[in-house]
Amino acid sequence: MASDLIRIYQCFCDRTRLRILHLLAESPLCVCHFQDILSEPQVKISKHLAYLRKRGMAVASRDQNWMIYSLPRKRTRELGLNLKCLQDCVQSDNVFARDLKKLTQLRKRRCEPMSVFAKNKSTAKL
Amino acid sequence: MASDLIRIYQCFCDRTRLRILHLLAESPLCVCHFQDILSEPQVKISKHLAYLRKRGMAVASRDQNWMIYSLPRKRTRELGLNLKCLQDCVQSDNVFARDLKKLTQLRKRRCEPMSVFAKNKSTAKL
DNA sequence: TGACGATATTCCCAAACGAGCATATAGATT
DNA sequence: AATCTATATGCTCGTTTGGGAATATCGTCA
Repeated sequence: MASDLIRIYQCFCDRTRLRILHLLAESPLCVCHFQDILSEPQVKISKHLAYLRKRGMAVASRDQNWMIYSLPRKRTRELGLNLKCLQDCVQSDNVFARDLKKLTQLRKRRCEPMSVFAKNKSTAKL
Repeated sequence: MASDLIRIYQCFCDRTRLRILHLLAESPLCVCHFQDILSEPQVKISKHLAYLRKRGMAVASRDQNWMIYSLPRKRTRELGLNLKCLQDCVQSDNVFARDLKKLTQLRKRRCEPMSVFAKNKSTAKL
């Protein structure tokens, strides 16, 4: 349906959310990871995550004190296509490249919560 | 740049604009064509076209009393990819399919201004 | 020049958005 | 129970958005 598509683009049309989604396409992450990688205040991250959750673009689960966010397991065709397109578009962009690099560093530093990085947890294929 | 991408998604995130862009990917069109196909009031169409123009997602040229809108000749990589993605996403959707059908009918009826439909004018390949 | 047709713009309104501050919640730890 | 840590929510503010009514613009044609 058209409204699904609109909802996708609404989620995509803010810089912070786009960075969040780009990272989620790589791995589930918790709020503190986003704060760290994006260098944005907790409220901002948390609100945008709520926005995404509300529109079915992200799901949350708790691990002790942490909230782990990931992309929904089942994705509509449109969402899949657009996430793929986002990956393509983003290839040449500094901001997104830096985010990814930071994510890798987080992984290496084995920063808590590590559970998030457990092998192929959910976001394997796009 | 990231902001280009954001701008694209901002243009994509409204139903009316999405329908307009979808049609523009098929052919340059004038305001009255959009009014006819989308069955939306002139102000609404005109405003959304202004929105798109302002953000470089559409260009306008005059043909007598008519304003002909088309996608920009030179498109960034991101815009190209996203327009392509839109085409893919839209395949199964009734609204967009109906719009296309209406466009075809307009062409057949040779409704004015026909200049718009002159062979391969600008939007040949996506 | 004056009327007309196609489109754009101005003004107005209600709703949504994005941001930040302060505060609330909820699980973990002592 | 008190505290700590991670996250969410309410409130407020300025801005943007989407829509409609009325009016302005601009090229055409009589």
